[in-house]
Parts: sequence; C-alpha cells; structure tokens
Amino acid sequence: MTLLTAPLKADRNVRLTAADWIEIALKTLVKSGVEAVQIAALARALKVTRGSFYWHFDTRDELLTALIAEWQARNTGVMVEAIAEAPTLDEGILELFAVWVDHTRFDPDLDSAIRAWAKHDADLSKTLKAEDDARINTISGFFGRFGYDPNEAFIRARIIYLTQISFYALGIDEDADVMERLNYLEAYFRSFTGRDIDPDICATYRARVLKEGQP
Amino acid sequence: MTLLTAPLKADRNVRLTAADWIEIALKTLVKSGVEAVQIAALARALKVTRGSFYWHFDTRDELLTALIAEWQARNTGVMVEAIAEAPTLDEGILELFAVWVDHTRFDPDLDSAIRAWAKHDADLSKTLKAEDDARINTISGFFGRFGYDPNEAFIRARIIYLTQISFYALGIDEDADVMERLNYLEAYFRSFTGRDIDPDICATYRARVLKEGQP
DNA sequence: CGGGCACCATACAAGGCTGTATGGATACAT
DNA sequence: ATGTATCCATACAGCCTTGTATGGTGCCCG
Repeated sequence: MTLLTAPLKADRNVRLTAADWIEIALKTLVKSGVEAVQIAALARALKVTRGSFYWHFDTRDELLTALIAEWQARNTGVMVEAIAEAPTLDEGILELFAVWVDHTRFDPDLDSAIRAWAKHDADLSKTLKAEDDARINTISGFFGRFGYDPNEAFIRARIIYLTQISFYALGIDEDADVMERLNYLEAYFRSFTGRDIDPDICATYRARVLKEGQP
Repeated sequence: MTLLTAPLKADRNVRLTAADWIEIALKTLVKSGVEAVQIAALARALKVTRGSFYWHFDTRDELLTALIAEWQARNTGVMVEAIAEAPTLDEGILELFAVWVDHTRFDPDLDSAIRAWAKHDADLSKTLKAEDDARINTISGFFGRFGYDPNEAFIRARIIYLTQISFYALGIDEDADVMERLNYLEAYFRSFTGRDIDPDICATYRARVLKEGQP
C-alpha cells in the first residue's frame, strides 16, 4: 500500500506561481496583519496544501521579504511624481488630494498595513521612515516653490501629510467620507495652505471627481 | 518521592497582585503589541511561573479586557479637560500642545498600542472611534468659541488632532523632536489656526517648557 | 511513448502557547 | 501550634504553527 491513496481534487488543473502566493499574502496582510500571514491559512485560501508553498518559497520569511518589496514597487514615489511638475499651488494640492483618493495609484490600506508591521520590525521601520521623510520633503519643496519660507513650507508639508496618514489610520477615508471631504474642500485648502483656493480650479476639480466616481 | 523536590527561589518573598500582571502586560503591549502579551513571557519578566497568572486571572482574555479598561481610565478625557476652560485661543492651543507632550497626563505610546490593537478587533475599534470623535468634537467646539465658523472649526480640529496622532504613529515625538518643535511654534500655530500667536504668550510658554524639561 | 521536470499532497518532527489539575509553600488567625 | 486561606510551582493535555522528507501526478519534449 502506497503512502498516498486519497483521491486528488479532479477539478484542480491550474498551477500556482510565486506571484499567486504573494498576492494572497498581500491581501491577508492588509486585512489581518503580518501575524495572520500564515502558510496554512494562505493555502486554504488558494485551495492547495502547504506543500505547494514550500516548493515556491524556502521559508515564511522569504515570503514576508517579498511583500515588502512589493510595497516598495507599488507605493514608493507615487506622490513624489504627482506634484513634481505642478504649475500652480492650487493644482498641486488638488493633485495630492487626487492621489490620496485614487486607490489605483496609491494603496493606502497596504501603506497602513506596512506601517503597523514596521511598528515591531526595526529594519522595516527604517525603510518606512526614509519613505515618509522623502514624501514630506517633496511636499515641503513644493510649498517652497510657491513663496513659502522654508520653515513654514516644512511645517505645512508635515501637517498635510500627517493629516492624511491619520485619515487612513482612522479609516475615515471610505467612499462616503471622500464625498463629504469634497464639501469641505475650501476649508481644507485654506487650513493647509493659509490661502484661498481659486474658485474656477476648485469647481473644475469637483466636477472631475464627481464624474469619475470612486473606484 | 513527592511531586516537587526542586528548591524554591529563597529570595522571593514578594507576592504578586493582579495589578502587577496588568502593569507588566501594559508594558509588553506598548512595546511589542497584543500578540506579544503572552502569559509565559510575562511570567518570565515577573520571575514567576504561569501558575501565578492563572490564580489571579481565569483566562488571557480577562487580562486583555483589563488592559482596555486601564487605557480608558488613563487616556480618556484628558485633552477634553485640558481645553475646556481655556480663556483664549492661544492659551487653549498651547495647553493642547502641553498635554500632548506631557506623558504623565497623556500616554501616547499606550494610545498608539491600543490603536494598533483596534485595527484587528471590531469591539475595540468602535470604542476607539468614539473616543477619537469625542476628542475632535471637543477641539472643534473650542475653535467655535473663538470665532471660527462651524465648518472651519471642524476641519481645523480634525487637522490638528490627526496631525498629532501621526506624530505619535511615526514616532517623531521623542525628546529631541519636542525641542525642535518648540522652534517651529509660531509656524505650527499659524498653520493650525490661521492666525498669529501672541508673542508674549508664546515666550511665556517657551520658557515654561524649557524650565520644566521633558520627563 | 517514455523519461524527466514542475508542481502538489501527505506524513512526521519539533516547538510554542493556552488552560487544567494538583501538589507544595508561606503567612496569618485562632 | 495548627489549621486555613493565599499564592506559586510543576506536570500534563490539546491545539496550532513552521519546516522537512518523501511520495504521487500531470505535462512537455525529445
């Protein structure tokens, strides 16, 4: 009698790749945190056994490292590019808002998950801090290009970025909240920049967001 | 031969209480997250065995519930009280800053740990959201008392509170940073309120913080 | 058509964590 | 001093996790 006599699942003819494992691991990471990224759980979700995992990866740590790499590939540099060539202050700020709301360009849930993870991982913490600094410096430089003195530019960059990070952390960024935030657009702009937004640009932005809807 | 023949630690004549377990559990929660609040680890830190724990508590969940109660007792309502009777805008804002920096009145690390925990605990998430809303509403009402229209008061309350939450989350609230922030005081005040701070009040505050030092 | 590789299932070993049962040890009151 | 309540140590059971070893299956290619 052989070691294996149980019948195979006849309907399974798809073969998995490492990317499949990374994908389901990312979802699990976002939904339930690193601790929940357990091989057995992922295997159940993929309807295979852990044997598959250990063919594609050597250890669990290898998978976790791949997750961080994936985050860097997706979320690093997006908001830097967004405002790099903004012609006016108003359009730059609105472009920032747009990036933060467009989850296809920037994945806030993944960002939050990484942030929670980094809380108890020294290496990841350093990487994340560097990314945060880079983002803030970019925004700071952006303010600087439009007449703010360096001190105020830096502080306003911090405030606008940190506020957004908390928006994600507190989960007040759901679809309904995004629409609500659109109503407060002038107030946000005024608070963040200390100036009043151009009514025309504001109206154009509102129309654009309302037309596109929220993906 | 009896079941127990190993020598006891002769130097141990202190008896633990449930409060001792809660205390070490809080430290562990803050340092390493809920997942790290494991009975064996706490027992090692207290130099006893798990047998002690199960005399003071029935289950691990009972301890975790006690941790949440402890957080509510410590951090709930502090910043509400801080600005409840502020006579001027300037003094109210500075009092807020003072609370956020004085870790004896408000424990930001504990707040952050609870926030991370709530991310994967639905009940705690509700509790925390209610607390966040209460804090923001208090600050919003505070702004409202000093001539801001309701919309702008609410937005400015959100911004100042959310910025502070991120300060804690990103860990840019260490002693050195607090001193650095003192230099940016006027810029922060101006960005948060849209007004300029009273120079006298500002100077008084600076002197007070510098004299007290950071605990 | 047969061999070989890619991919997955199963079984097993080792360790960690929770909770229970029960046997000592210490202090305090009667 | 002796009993009793309080507090802790030890041992055991059950479950879950990672990682390894090995057997089995299907596809492709010569």
